[in-house]
Amino acid sequence: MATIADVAQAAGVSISTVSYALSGKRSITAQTRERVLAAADELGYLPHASARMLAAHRSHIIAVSEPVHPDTDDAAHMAFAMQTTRVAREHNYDTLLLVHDDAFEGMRRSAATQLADGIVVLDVDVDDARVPLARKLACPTVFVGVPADTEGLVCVDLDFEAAARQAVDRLVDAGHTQIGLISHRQETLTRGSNFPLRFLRAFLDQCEARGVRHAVTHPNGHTADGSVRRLLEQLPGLDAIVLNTTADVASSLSAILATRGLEAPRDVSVIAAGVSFTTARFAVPFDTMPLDAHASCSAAVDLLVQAIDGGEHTPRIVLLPPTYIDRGSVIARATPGSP
Amino acid sequence: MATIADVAQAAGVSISTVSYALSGKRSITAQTRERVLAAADELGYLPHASARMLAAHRSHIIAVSEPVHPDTDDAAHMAFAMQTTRVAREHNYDTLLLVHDDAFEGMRRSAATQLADGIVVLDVDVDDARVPLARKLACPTVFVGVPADTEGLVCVDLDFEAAARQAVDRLVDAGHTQIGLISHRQETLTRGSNFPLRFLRAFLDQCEARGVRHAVTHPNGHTADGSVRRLLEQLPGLDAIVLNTTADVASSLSAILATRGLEAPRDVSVIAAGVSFTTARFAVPFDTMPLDAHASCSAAVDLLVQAIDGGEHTPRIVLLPPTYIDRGSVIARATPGSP
DNA sequence: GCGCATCGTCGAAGCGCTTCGAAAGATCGC
DNA sequence: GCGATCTTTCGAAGCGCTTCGACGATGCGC
Repeated sequence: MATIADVAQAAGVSISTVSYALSGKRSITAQTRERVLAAADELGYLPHASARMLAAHRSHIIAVSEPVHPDTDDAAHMAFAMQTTRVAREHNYDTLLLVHDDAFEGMRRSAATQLADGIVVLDVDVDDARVPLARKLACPTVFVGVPADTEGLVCVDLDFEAAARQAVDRLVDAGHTQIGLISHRQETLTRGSNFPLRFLRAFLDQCEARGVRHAVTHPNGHTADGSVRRLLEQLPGLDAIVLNTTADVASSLSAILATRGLEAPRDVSVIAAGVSFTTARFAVPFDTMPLDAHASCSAAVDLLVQAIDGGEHTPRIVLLPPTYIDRGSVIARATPGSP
Repeated sequence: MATIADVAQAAGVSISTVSYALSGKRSITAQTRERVLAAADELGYLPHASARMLAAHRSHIIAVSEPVHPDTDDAAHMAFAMQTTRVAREHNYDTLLLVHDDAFEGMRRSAATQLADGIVVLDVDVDDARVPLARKLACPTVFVGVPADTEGLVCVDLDFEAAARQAVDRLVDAGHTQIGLISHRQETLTRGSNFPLRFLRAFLDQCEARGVRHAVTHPNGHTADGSVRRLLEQLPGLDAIVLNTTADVASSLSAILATRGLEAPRDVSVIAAGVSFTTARFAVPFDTMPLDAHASCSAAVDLLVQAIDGGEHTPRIVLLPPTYIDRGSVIARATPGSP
């Protein structure tokens, strides 16, 4: 509990000299700085957080707004909150966690009391109540996810459209002719989670553009059971599946296919795209274009810190290009008509 | 950005009167209080967080130390961090999230700078580095989990020993004679996560005490495959399984049993005890004594807030009694010798 | 040798709030 | 009616830090 005054006394200099020696905001002779640093070290001095905040008009705290919806995938969201925290620390910021109802109210509170210097908004809905809130807060805010109306916002996200297009292209180029998409559960789309919709639309568009037969299904429960059945009804010659769904549905796919005598990738090629789990430990590890929490949060925090420190905070949408991880679950098919 | 001075001026009173009117720490005439409240409301006044912290010597922030081990179950840990945050809000505290390496270093930092009023330590190892750290920090700290050396600590946890005893009793009372325990993976125990070990010991003791045949196994991968095989080698007449393991292993159990012509509960009764996932959506929903994040975190935050506000912080271990949720996965067996 | 810029350090003013002591006003007993 | 006692409100002193302006000391050119 040493104060700056203790350090000043121990080093035989004034309080302001200690402050400048530690912050480096004015030049100090090497000799004096040494004395100050030694004294600070000796006393185990660390500046009192709130005193520093009050004087410097900066808290070095970032609020993380993370509502938890009933159909939320806890593990995925943990990853985002954690990565945000981790990256924030690299910029010397701490993170305040705002969950459930407080994800909204806490934004207002931490901005109005100036507890937070900036806000990272996670788990963004198409029509998110935090969008208008952020607009009037006068506190730098970055959205991880893209809502419907992005007017005046800074948003970061995986380029889901590109991922969908890339998945379709990859399969068509490998000679597949009937592609099924297992999307998220209907509730998730109804609630308005933004990316499943963006992915779905781009998938449909690209299938049209490439002139390939396709079908889309939404799982009912926590396995791919019904989804596979419905896809096969619509596409009896199904030879490829794109997964943009939850971990439990995806992990059940191989077993479900097996019950119908199908095997991936022998009979059906599979790509998981825009998903936040790893397929590495699945019975059949699927090719993946991951929704990488670290990449998204890292970009978000970078933008936010820049806005706080630099004042550079012009509205923009940053879409991160997908990365394709090849695990061998897509194989070439003979095109009908070729030998 | 209204300050207390603005409110004072608007209400035509002094700054200190506003402070007392809002905090209620001295009596104020109803009439003046009304005027002050009206003015505060009108101006949308919220006290500046760091100014309040500095003057009141209290941050109203609780640090949550959550290291993330490689074998950590993300969803489970998310639940603990979230529940801590949620309960803390009910006490009007915000939470600072400290993850990875910063779970340790951040404790020191947030205590030394007085950023946090108290600390909740999650994911506690038997031999946790944060134990000696907490001892010398002079900042109220509550552990959710019980390390080996609890000298001077306040700890909260599910009573795993009681859960293990209760599981064994329930099975023995229902006439089971050969009980297998599927524990956590060996790495988890080696790393020193504390509760699997406590559960395991109590299980063994209670089986001895009740004179029932038993065996223990640790899964290798993410299914119950090898575990079931090993249990059946040791106990060919296996008629009950206790699960104190991870979600993926537990959820695979029914399918694995099926490959051996076994069905729960017809052939094998099953109890999941001290687990943080729900078995409600399993193919066969198992009886459960849950490790309830809300219960643990709620108790922990209560103790912490009491320590911060009241000064009451005597070392103690609080073990929460397990709750038995009956889902019909334990059925009575005819005792050998009875008709 | 004198004025002028430069460098390193210091003092003091705040940041916005809480809280203590005291002043002013109201109430009461005798 | 006057001192004693409460009650309600105010003023001012911090909390520990950052930062601005200023001051003495040094170095430079002429």
